[in-house]
Amino acid sequence: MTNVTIIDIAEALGITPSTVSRALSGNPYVKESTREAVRAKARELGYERNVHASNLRSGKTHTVGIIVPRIDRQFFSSIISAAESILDEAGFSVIICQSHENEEDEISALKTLTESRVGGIMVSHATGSRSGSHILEAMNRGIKMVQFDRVFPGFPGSSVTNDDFAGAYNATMHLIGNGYTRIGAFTGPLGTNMFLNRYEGYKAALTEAGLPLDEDIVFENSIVRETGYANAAKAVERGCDALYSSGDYSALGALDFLKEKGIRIPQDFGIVGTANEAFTSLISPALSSTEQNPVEIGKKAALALLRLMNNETSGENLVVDTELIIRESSDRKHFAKK
Amino acid sequence: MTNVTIIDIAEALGITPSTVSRALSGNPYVKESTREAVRAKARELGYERNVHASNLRSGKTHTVGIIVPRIDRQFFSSIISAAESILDEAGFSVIICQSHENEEDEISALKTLTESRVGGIMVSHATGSRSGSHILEAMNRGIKMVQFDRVFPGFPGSSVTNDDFAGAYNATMHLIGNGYTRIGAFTGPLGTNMFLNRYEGYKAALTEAGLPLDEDIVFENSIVRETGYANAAKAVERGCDALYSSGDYSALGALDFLKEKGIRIPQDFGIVGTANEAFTSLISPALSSTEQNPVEIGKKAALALLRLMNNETSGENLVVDTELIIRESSDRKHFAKK
DNA sequence: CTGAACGCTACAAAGGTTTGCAGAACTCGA
DNA sequence: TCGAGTTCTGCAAACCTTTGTAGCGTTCAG
Repeated sequence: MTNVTIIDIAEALGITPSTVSRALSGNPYVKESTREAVRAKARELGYERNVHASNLRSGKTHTVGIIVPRIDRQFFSSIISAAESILDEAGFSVIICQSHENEEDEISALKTLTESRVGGIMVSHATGSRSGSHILEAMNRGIKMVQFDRVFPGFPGSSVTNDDFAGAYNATMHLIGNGYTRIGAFTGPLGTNMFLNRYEGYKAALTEAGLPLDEDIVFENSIVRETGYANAAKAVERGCDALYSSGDYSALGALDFLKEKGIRIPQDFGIVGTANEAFTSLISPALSSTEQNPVEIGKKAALALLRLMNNETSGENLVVDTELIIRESSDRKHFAKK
Repeated sequence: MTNVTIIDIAEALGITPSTVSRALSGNPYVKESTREAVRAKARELGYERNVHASNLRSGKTHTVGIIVPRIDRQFFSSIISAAESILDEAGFSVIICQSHENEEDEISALKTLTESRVGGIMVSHATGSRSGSHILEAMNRGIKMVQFDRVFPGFPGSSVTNDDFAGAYNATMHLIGNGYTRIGAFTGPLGTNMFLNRYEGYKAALTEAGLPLDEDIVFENSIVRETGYANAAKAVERGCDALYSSGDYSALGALDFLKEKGIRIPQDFGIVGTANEAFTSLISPALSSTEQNPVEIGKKAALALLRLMNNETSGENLVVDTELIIRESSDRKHFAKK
């Protein structure tokens, strides 16, 4: 381990540690020749700033934290990757914690980060975290926070979310525009804001197009492949000719069922998923989906956090647009001729 | 911000900070009643240990770093996720850095981490990092390091890798066992150890089965979908009836070509990929592949790092087994009847 | 030539915790 | 009751950097 300190540099140069500190930190009140000498000596001795001493004295830290349910989901890892690049650029290290979708781990992650005296935190809360009181409490203690994707509305600090309503609205409208008339919906738990907003978008599109809303063909908690398969069967039985799905995996399950039954896609049945998972473009028929732009979310959230830490804002609510990616599974106009 | 210190607790209780420190850190030389009183007061006052002061004084840190090329690749994010869980359990926070596959970023990541005085580092080096001299230099300065997946052989410290040779050997043998006789290979750049080992495994299987090695049907740098497509055309032209691919994306490209030409899979042509990407089980025909067990790698690497930091070892080289996942694309025995 | 202004550096304190050492309080056997 | 041994706590230094203040030497206007 290196143990070179600014004191060593100071002694070697016959000056004091304070001058060395100022020289290295870019303080303008230091002669250029001195600064150069200090830099040279620091390099020669292999000096490495002790961030802990620095943080202790200055009370500031060059670290921020990110809390996500799981790192190994493509959506979150893309967000983290984008955010990390920006934060790194701004001189911040990033500590990453997983809540594993449960509140207990989220609370302990929060504790870890506040103990580390991070300058700010980006958080997308666990589904197991119902009230978010621990997050609110941390905010009230003055910790700079940006919520992203999964957000407790009305909290202080900043937030970055998708326009889930518009995403679902556009997807549904796209199905309507392709001539489907009885469009069912797969949703996630409607207690979660995000899923509720998507459901509202779906309803709004139906209403606007003058189509009836039939609760019989709305399937809550259809977010995995298996439930998608099972509910697709019910949807077909109940006369649907299309499905809007709040997730890609349940849409995939629906495709499994439809292909098995020999129902032609998109001629006889249309389907649009949500999230634009990597596999959607690789399967056959390729699945239409709503791109969530995680990279954009990550960037915006990181920049929002930087603004928050610089006191350039006291809180802002940002929205990232979704983008409808039309593929074979719903593009009747193009693929019907096949 | 809370600013409660152990001094505040000490004053409130009429004892000294040293006792408070000992009480909180679990030092056995402190009366149980005192410890309880300290804990209660700490909770009451909302005390939070200042890790920077602690690290500064003790010279130890409860942080480790992980450097990967990119966080947003499923393989790496799975490794990180698994490692993070174990390290968190052991009381370590994890700082994550991306090298973006270039040496410069890797060096600066290394600097960030050593400046933060992390207790140890897990690293999978960038392709742009040819010699790894910066890594070696850090190791020689006494920093505990575990290399994983992409490893510079012969370095001190520990390493965790896949048995790439065996993975490729098994995959090729599986093709041979299914009656394919002219098996081509897609490889990555052979300057990278991992790809070289896979190529060696492929060759060993051919040799053992008494099949000739024909360099005409070995395609280096076939790792993306496009090159897979192009080289599959050449492979077919040169009489191949099967392909072993060092990656799934190039195998996917090959499937694109084969399907387009109406070549039946697996009856007329067999193919096995590598990495077992999520899409492999979702496409049609489902792609056989070699599972790399990233979760296992992450766990092993984390545990190896903990051992290294506890001086329970001075370095060990661990190997994680791969697992051949047989799917439609190569399972002629089962699917030929279709 | 004097005094003010300026550029630069030294001094010293502070930030919160840990830890070796010394010493106080207590226990217990003789 | 005394003394030896234990158990617990206090004292003070140390970890390394940052930063407010003071002071030095120089420059320059008047």
